[in-house]
Order: sequence, then C-alpha cells, then structure tokens
Amino acid sequence: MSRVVDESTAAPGQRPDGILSPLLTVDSVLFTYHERLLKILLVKRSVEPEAGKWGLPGGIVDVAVDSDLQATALRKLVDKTGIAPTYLDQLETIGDRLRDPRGWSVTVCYTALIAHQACAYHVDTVSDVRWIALNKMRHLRLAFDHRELIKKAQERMRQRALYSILPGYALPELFTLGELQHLHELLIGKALQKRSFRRRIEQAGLLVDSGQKRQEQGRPAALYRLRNKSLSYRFVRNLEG
Amino acid sequence: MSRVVDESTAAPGQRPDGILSPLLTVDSVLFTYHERLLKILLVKRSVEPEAGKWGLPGGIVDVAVDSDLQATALRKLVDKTGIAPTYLDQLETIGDRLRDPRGWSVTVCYTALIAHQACAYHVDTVSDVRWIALNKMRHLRLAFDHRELIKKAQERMRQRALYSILPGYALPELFTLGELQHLHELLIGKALQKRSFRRRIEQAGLLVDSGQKRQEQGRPAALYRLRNKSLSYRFVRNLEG
DNA sequence: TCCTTTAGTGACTAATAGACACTTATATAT
DNA sequence: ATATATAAGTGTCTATTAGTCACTAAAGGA
Repeated sequence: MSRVVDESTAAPGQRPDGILSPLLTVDSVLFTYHERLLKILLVKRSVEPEAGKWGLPGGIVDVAVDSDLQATALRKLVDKTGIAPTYLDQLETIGDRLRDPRGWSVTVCYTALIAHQACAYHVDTVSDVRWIALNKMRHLRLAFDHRELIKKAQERMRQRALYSILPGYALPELFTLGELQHLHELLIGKALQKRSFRRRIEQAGLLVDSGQKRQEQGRPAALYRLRNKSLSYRFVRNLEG
Repeated sequence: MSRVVDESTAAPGQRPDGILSPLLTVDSVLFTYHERLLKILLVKRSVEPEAGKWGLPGGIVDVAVDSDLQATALRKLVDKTGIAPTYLDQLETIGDRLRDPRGWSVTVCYTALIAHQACAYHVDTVSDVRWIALNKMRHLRLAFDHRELIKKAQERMRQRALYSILPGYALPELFTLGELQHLHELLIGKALQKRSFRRRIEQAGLLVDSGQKRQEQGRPAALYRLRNKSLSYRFVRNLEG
C-alpha cells in the first residue's frame, strides 16, 4: 500500500508513512562550580534560527549515529567540553508548536554536572562556548525557551541539594566540606548551619575522608570524595520558607 | 511537488529537510484505586506491531491536532476513559533504536491519576480497555518496553506517597483517611502508623473536612477533599529499609 | 606573640515521627 | 437490650534528628 505525500507544504517533517514527525532535539544544562560561583555552559549560536543568541549545548538527534537519547546528549556535551560529564540526568521534555519558529519541535532536556577543571582548557580554547555565572544571566539574550529550561534545571538542582549530595559532582574529585556546603548554599539560596550539614554528610556515610588536607586561608580542611552509592540522605528541616 | 512513498518499508521517517526523524509517541500510566487495589489502565493492541499484547494508553503525536505533548497524552486518555485525568505529570522520555521493531522511536511517558468511578462506565463499555490490578500483571504479555515504564511510574508514585498526598487524586472527590492511608500503603508497600499518617495530613492543613460521614463497617469516617495547593509534606521516617 | 581566618566539635534545645494503648461510634448477631 | 466485631480517631510517652551557638583547633601573616 502506498499513498501520495506533498512535500512542499509538509513542515514540520513528514514521515514517509504519512505521519507528521516533529523535529527532535536534545539539550543539556551543564552546571559547574568555579570561583565560588555556580555556572552553566552556554554556546553562542552561529546559524539561524536565533543566530547570535546564547543557547544550551545540544542539537538534533541523529538516528544514524546515536543509540539512544542520552547518547545524543553526551555526544553534544563531549563536543563542547572535550569530556563526558560525571553526572547526567533527564530533566523534562518540552514539545509544542511555538517554541521553535520552524514549527512543532521537541527537546529532551538533561541536567548535567562536571568539575570545572576537567574541561577548563577545552572550553577556553573554543570561542563560541563559555561558562556563565547564573547570577549574571539576566541581560543575556537566550535562544528559544532555553531560559525556562535553565530555570527548571536550577529548581531540580535545588531539590537535589536539599535531599542529596549529588551536587558534589560539580566539584573536583577531592573537595572540602566547606566547598560542598557553599555549593549547596548557592543552589538552595540560603545559608546552612555548618553543624547540621556536616552531620548529614557523616551520618549517611556518603563521603570518604582521603587523609589529605588543603587550605587557602585558616585551618586546613579534610578532603572528601563522592561514593557512588547512596547519594541521597533524608530531610532538611526549616529550609523552606 | 509530490511523491509516492512505500509505507511498508519506510522506517524510520525522513523529514523533507533530510533529517531522519524518529517516530514520536506519548504513553500514559493511568492509576486508580478500586476495591482496595491499585490498578492501571491497559489497552489490548489490535494492530501490528505487538498485536494481541497489552499496552499503555497512548499513541503517535499528531502535530496537526495536538498543541503540545501533554495534549497528546490527554487526547489519548480521554479517548479511552471518556474523561480527562485529575492529575497528569511527565515521567520520563525513552528513545532508542531497539524498543520498537520498526526502528528508532521515542516515547514521552506520563503518569496520570483518576477516580475509578469517574470513568468506570466508559471503560466497561469499551472491550479493548481494562483496569488491571498491579499485583496481577505478572503473567500478562505487555507490548514494547511498557512493563519497564509501568515499573518506573510505580516507583515515582511510591516517592509521591512518601512525601505528598498527591496519590489522593486516584480517589473520588470525597474520601476517608482510611482509604487514603491504604492507598499509600499499597504504593509504599508497607503498613503505616495510623497516628503518624493522620498527623501529617492534619498538620500540613492539606485536606478539608466536609462534615459528612461514610461507613461500611465500624465507626463512620469523616470525609476529606483534596486542596489544590501545597500537596506535599515533609519527611517520613523509618519507611526505607 | 597576637590576630585573623577557616575547620571542626560539644552539648543543649526544639521539632517531629514512632509506637501503642485507649476511647468512640456504628452495624449486626444473640 | 446487650454483647461483639469493626473501624475511626485520640492521648501520650519515647526516640530520633535538626537547629543553635559557643567552643576549640590549626594554619598564615602582621
């Protein structure tokens, strides 16, 4: 059985089986912690639509290359940073008629974390890629609905900071509890009690002291390392409201 | 310009702009609570692929009809139940080369909740749609990766039951705390302390007593109704492990 | 030596969940 | 009428964990 399909009016894309198939892209909000700031990776778009604006690292799913959606996300991130992120997690999928001027389109959005040092060199050598501090994004021109995606990723990370130490993946392999706490404070938007924070980390047995020390000012701090299992802990009182 | 396309061999679809665009579908795991059981809505597939197996209510995104992804989910659910679910939330998007024999395909999966009575008549009158109790699904033949999707939806609902009273949307508009607690126990897989459960509900001010009573056996129970805001509460100790 | 800075701890208080026995209100059986 | 069964709902003590904050510890620099 076959039937006639008119290509000239078929937009967005029409599959040979007669099904109108929207454009499918994958985008990632890649966070890192650097110089006491929370930053995300943005790419300056050089092609239309939205040329000249900043956008999330991502692109069209290539069914000839990518085995699954996450592979697309990874491929695009490695392309921009030179390295795979240490954490990658699906955030949400947005798909409608209005978000892309070309018509009905879908983006599967991921949240990712990486240590700044791990990709600093690669990012510095590529002109269209930059780490942007989250508190300096207000006046930036962003492509499509990417500002909304970033906001959602931020909220997701905030929840993670409340109930887990997963944000630690935005730090180097070895880090101090002071660094981890500050990162959590940036995500949560509120100062935390040092005593409570340390207690949670220790009680859950989530981190391993590696014996070494590091300092910039004041007493040297113990260095910790993330363990792969049980990254989540319990509940934090009095953080909401 | 037009052309003839052979439907039988066309997979996956090629867009007019030359981009290979995977098949995009939306599926929903619709939960309800009925006769002290947790049930989900399944549809017996009549067409290939996977004809004769049970699958989730869903289907292909129609860019000519649906304004966004959630609209597709709603359209398919209304088609099977005669009514829109009271709760609908995106779960996860799965996309790879292997999940559908036709080739690279993507499904945006939703979790949904509805009161059983609200759609009992419509579901009973349609022969290919059935409510299946979750504990009686083991020997059912399920299409594609739908068993995995159901498992993920179940885990998501379990988390919701731990930290919110959102599962209440699977109950009728007026319900007793006994019913809500039993539903939570089914989701969590563990008996809950009556005192603690009631305390959480009351403390958070999440429910409104409507003054009426209902009973089958024993003392009549007060009826409660969900409020739209602040459905989540805090932490439940001792439920893990 | 003292001051500054940051790391890390001791110890009390406050808040909340767990446990479980108790009372209350209804239907039904004798 | 009374007893019994059943489920709703409460009183209250205990256990656990978070909040608070003052304290000590360990470094560098003036």
